Amino acid sequence: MASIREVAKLANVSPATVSRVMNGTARVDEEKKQRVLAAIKETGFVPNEVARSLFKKSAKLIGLILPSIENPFFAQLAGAIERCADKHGYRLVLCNTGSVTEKEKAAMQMLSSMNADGIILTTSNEELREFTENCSIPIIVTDRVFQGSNKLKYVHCDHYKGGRMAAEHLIDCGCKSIVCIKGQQEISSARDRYDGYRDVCKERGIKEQTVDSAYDFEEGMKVTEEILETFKDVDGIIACNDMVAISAYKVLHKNGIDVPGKIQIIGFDDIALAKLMTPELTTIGQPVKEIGAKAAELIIFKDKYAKEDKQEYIFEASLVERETTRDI
Amino acid sequence: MASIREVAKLANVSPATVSRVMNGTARVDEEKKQRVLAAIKETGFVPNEVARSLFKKSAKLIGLILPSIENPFFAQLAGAIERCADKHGYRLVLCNTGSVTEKEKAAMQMLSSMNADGIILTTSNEELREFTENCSIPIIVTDRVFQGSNKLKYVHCDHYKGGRMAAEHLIDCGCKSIVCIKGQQEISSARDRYDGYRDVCKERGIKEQTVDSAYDFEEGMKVTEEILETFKDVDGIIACNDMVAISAYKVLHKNGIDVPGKIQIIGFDDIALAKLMTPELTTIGQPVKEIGAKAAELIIFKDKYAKEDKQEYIFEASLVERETTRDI
DNA sequence: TTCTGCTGTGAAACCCGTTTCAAAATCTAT
DNA sequence: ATAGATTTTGAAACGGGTTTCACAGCAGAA
Repeated sequence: MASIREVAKLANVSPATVSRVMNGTARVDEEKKQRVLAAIKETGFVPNEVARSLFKKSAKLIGLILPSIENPFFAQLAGAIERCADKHGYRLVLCNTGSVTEKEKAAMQMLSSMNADGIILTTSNEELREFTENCSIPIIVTDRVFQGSNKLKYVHCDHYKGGRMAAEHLIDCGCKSIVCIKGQQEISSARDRYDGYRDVCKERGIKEQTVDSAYDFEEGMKVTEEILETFKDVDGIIACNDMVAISAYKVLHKNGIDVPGKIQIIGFDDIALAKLMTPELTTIGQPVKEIGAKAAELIIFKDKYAKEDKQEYIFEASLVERETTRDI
Repeated sequence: MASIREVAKLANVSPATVSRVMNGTARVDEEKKQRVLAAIKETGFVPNEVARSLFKKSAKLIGLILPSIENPFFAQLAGAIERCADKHGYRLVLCNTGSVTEKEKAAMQMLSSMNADGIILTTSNEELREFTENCSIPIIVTDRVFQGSNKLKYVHCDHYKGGRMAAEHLIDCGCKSIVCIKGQQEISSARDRYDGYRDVCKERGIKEQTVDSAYDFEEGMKVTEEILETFKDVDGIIACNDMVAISAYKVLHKNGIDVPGKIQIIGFDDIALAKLMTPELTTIGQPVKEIGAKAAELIIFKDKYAKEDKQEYIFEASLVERETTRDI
C-alpha cells in the first residue's frame, strides 16, 4: 500500500503538498498539482484513514449499540442510520449487546477509543448513566429514554401517544375487553406505551387488563395462551410490538378464534412483516427512517446541533389500519 | 482523555513499560507494575485503538458489505458474524450497498484504508472481480460465489442441493405441477437453487415451469398473480426465498386458495418469520449461525486458515417441514 | 575478581496523514 | 531597483501506542 511519502517522492514534492492537493486545503501550483495527481494515479494511492483519524481525532465512524440486529425493527433502524451516515461519508460500527450492561459499557468504551464521532444507543439501562454522563463523545439514545440524564440527546417517537392511539382504535372498533401485553417495564418505550393504554382505559371507563411479556415471540405465544385462559371475554389485544402481535395472532388462529371477528389485534412498530403477514397486521407505525436519520444527523452535524439546546427529538406515531382490526 | 505518556509520568516509568504492563508483552518488575496499574486506574486511561491500529496495521475490524440489512436473512447473518467477532475482540463495520457496484467498491476501498482485518462480502457481482483480486486484505464471500476468482474464499450453503430438496419435497408431497419462482439469475445462489429444481424436474419427469422475481415481496406478489393466470393447474410453488414465499401465500390466500390443500409452498432460508407466520412456512433452512461464524473465523484466524488452502466452505441446507406443505 | 549471560528498562524510531511555521519565491508599489 | 506584501512550499512536529535496540544491573561461572 503506497504511502503519501512515496507519492510525494514520485511527484518530486513534499508530503505536505500531496496532502494539500488531496484535500484542497491550500492553493498548489497547477503544474505540481498535475504531477501529484499523476503520481496518485500511478501508485493507486488511497490515504490511510487510520492515520488521518489519529490526527483529526475523528474516525468518521458512528457506533450503533443495539440489543439485537435480528429484531426487524432494529434492523430497519440500522438501515436508516446507515443510509444517512453513508450519504455524509460516515461508517457504522455495529454492536449487539443483548441488553447486557457489561457489553453495553464495553462497546461504548471501545467506540470511544476508536475515535468514533458519536454513539447511537438503544437502551434504557439506568446503570449506564454514570458512564454516559462522562463520555467524551455525543451519545444519542434512540427509541428509549434514560431517566434524568441531561448530557444525552434523545430521538424517539411518542410512545405514550402511540399507546393511546392503539387503545382508542380498539375501543373505536368496538372492543369492550382489551388486554394489553405490556413489554418489559424497565424499557421506557414499553412503559410509555402502557401508560397511554392505561390512561385511555381510565378516560373511557374500560377495565385495565394487562399481562407481561418480553419483546419476543416465544413469550408472546405463551402469554397469549394465558390471556385466553384468564380473560374469557377478551375481544381486543394490544401487543407491545409487532413480533408479539404476530405470535398472538398465531395462538388465536390455532385456537380457532377469528381475527378480527372475535378478537382484534393491534401491534406496534409497523415492521415490514406487518404488511406481509396474512391477515395484514393493524399497528402503530413509527417513522423509523426519520428517527434513524435524525439520530445520525445529530452526530454528523454535532456542532450545528450543539447550538440548539434541544434535548429530545420526538416524532409522531401513526395508526396503520389493516386487517386485524375492523371499523364498526 | 489520558494518554500513555501521562500514565507513564504518573507512575514514574517510561511509556514502553506501561505498554508492556497493559499487553503483557514482557516481564516488568512487580513493584513498577503495581505503580502502573495504580496510575491507569487513577487516570482512567483507556488505550487509543486508533494509535494502536496505525502501528499494528490491524484495527480489529471486520467489514460487512451487504445488499441490505433490512433483509431478515442478512440481519441474521450479521448477528451471527457480530457475535463471533465480538467473542474474539473484533468489531463489525456495516455497509449497505443495495447491490450497487460503485457502493460495493467504495466500501471495500474504505474498509481497506481503515486497516480492517478482512471483508465479508455478499455479492456475486462479476464487475468486482478485478478489484477483489488486488485487495490486500482477505475477502470472504458469503452466501454467493464469483465465477473464477481464486483469491477469495467462499462460505455458503449448498444451494443446489437445497433447490433439489425443495423440488423433491414438493414432489413427495404429491405436487404434479410445480412452479419455481426464480430469483435474479445474476445471483449465484438463486442460479444454484434453480438448477437444483430443474435437475429434479428432469429426473422425475416433471415439467419445468418458472417465473422470474427479485428477492422482494412486492415482486413476489406480482409474480404470484401471474402464476395463477398462467399456470391454471399449479399445485406447488418453490419460492426463491422466504420473503417471496410469504408474499406468495398472501396472494393465494387473498384468492381463496387453500394452502397447503390446493397449492403447497416451500421457501428458502428459514428466517425467523417462517416459523412465526400462520400457517408456518415449510422452507429450506440455511445454517446461518455456522455460516456467519465461519466467515468471521476465516478473517480472525486468517493465519491459521492460510495454511489449509481450502477455498470453499460449504454447509448443508436442510428441509424444515412445517405447514405449507403436507405429506401424503 | 572478572567474565559471560540474562533480565528489566527507557530513549527513540515507527506507523502515516495533517498542520504549523518559517523560509523561499513571486508579485506589487514606490 | 528595492522595500514590502503575498503566496507557495517543505521540514518538522504532531497524534499515541508499540517495538527495537542498547545499556544497565545483577547472578552465576570461571
